[in-house]
Amino acid sequence: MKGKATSFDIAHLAGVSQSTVSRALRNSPLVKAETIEKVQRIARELNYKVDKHASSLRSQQSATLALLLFEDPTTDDSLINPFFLSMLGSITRACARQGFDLLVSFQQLSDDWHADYEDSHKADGIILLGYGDDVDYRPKLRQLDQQGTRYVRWGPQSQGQGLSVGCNNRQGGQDATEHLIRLDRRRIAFIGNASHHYPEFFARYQGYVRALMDAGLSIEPALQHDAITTEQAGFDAVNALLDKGVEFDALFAASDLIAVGAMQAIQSRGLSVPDDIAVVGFDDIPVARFASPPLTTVRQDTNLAGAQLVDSLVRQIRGEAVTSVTIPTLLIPRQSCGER
Amino acid sequence: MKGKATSFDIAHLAGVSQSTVSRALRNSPLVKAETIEKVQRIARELNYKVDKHASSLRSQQSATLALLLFEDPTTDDSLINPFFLSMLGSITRACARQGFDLLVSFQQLSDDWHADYEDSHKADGIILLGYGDDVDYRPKLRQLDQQGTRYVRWGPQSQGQGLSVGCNNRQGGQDATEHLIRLDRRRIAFIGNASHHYPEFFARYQGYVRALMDAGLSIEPALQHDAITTEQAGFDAVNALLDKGVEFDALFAASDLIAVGAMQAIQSRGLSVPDDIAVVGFDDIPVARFASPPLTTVRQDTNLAGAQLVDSLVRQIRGEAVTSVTIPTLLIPRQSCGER
DNA sequence: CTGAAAGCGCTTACAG
DNA sequence: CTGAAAGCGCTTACAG
Repeated sequence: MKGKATSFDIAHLAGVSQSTVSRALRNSPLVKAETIEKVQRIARELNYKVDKHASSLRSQQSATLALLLFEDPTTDDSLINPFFLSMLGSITRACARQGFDLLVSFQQLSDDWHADYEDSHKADGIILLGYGDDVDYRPKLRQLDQQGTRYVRWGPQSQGQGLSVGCNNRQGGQDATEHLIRLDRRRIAFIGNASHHYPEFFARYQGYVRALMDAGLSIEPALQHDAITTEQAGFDAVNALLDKGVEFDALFAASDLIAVGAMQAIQSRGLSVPDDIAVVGFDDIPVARFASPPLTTVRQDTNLAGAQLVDSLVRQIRGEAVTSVTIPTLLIPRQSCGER
Repeated sequence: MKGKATSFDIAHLAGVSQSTVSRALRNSPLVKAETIEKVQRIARELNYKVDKHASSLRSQQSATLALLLFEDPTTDDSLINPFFLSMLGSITRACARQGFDLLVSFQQLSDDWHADYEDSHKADGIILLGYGDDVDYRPKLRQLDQQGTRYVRWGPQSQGQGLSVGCNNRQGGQDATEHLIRLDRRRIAFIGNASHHYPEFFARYQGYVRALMDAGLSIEPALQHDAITTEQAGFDAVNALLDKGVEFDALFAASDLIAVGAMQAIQSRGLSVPDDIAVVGFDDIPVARFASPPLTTVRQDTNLAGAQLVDSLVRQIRGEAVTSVTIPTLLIPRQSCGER
């Protein structure tokens, strides 16, 4: 046998037609059980695999999803947000379970997206996952909508923005803040952008505000400081607050990456976490557990999230009715709040 | 225009044949410049994209690489080694530069690999990246060899094991250990497996031994403790050494993940890094810089590594002669050795 | 339950 | 420089 075997080779060896081979390989109920068995045995012996391009071309579906990971501003190449990478892991597993292959691409939010996966039939749909200014993000989504591209987006639900899967950021923020209040912290800083440019962070901020108000505490604008989701931004934000002489005994960081940088800044000034300043993060990235001290945080269930993203997209591709999904968060207490 | 446009639609609109459209879209020098321009303009207007399956089926190449990430033993889902994830980032970028798509799959080393990317023409070749017992790994490689699959592997060169790209583990281990010796540490532990089951770790261990011998220090078996590449393993290993009463003033961990866990264990016993025990890791994962204290480590250049993996594989696919590559490492001094 | 035939949308000799 | 034609390897009506 020279070159790869084709379904004709199998047909010849099995003494049936090529059509029957094609059916038998996909376990068609139309084919007699023993024929299926014979065909599949021969296919195995020949190490035959259905040609993906031929079958996709004919059936007009690729059984492939594309994952578009983006991040803005450009962080150091190696500093891709670990949260997204956890998601990547769960997404690949979910795809495998559903029999889809996964095409992965990193792009900048600021770039012209090369998202022609569907137009070129490379993928049946796209999963969007990343971090960046929502104002830059929306036009990209609009473009995908216009092209009729099927996609699902990780993020908060919002009207007119297609299908999304996201966690309950507001509730997570509220839980984190209530936890700090319960531990008798009263001057709680929020480190993270809190505007419509970053809807997820903004929702976490709103949860923070809600918790403070419920506890009868005042909202001090001086206690909020912008930060994108990098260690450096957390580090810089805390230093800026301390330099300004802002006093606080706790800090809720909009992401673990920010929290890790924030703890470094606190400790570099000779202050203690949690004695002087208690810290809560958001995400529960792998590092959180091994930070020093281990970081109390709000877990987003990446396994559930990845499975949900894939499931929603696959169902959309199949033409089923799908709606956006919000998944719950879970507070994980560790030592950075002085409790256990 | 209903459905996706085809090259025939463009041909019709441009008043040329479909063959000419096909050539013009790929900037064939056979086609007159103005024809190319006209065809490409119309294609743009129609948002036309070449159908991947049709072109791949016809030309018998998919312009896609597959990345098979594996890890053994199964760690917690979210704890995929950050080093590999950094590599993933650089590999996707390298693929994009070379005009290849990337199919990603996570699998267990212990599983039957579903690595039929090439047989089914999904990919032109495979990049193997992961961590696990080499004794389990080798049969998988042999199988790929038998099938004539084109692949490149991240790891140390070794005869009869196909194409590989890896870093100079031995030199890296030697550099790390010499750094500790230079800082007057004399009782240096090695945390990590040191056998042919883990060739990369073993090479780092050999560098460690070389440095000790060059400095006239003795090699004490009690100072080596096995650990796979997880924080937990590092944590456990250090506790085991301390429990046994082994005395050491420095520690070279075979990976950053091990080092981070080791530092946690040291600190949890009330000891100081670096005052009591200086620590060096290996990899320079993103966390290293934000560990407490920041971790001195041996950097593997993931950008270079990813580019090299892709380049080697693509050249192999093109039928060019390729040989295995070893890339250099770089010692990154931070505070975990008490220097800066 | 099976087979003969059409056709998915390209690329690429071949002929001019 | 361009066009007509074949064919990549499947899936799927259609006919029996």
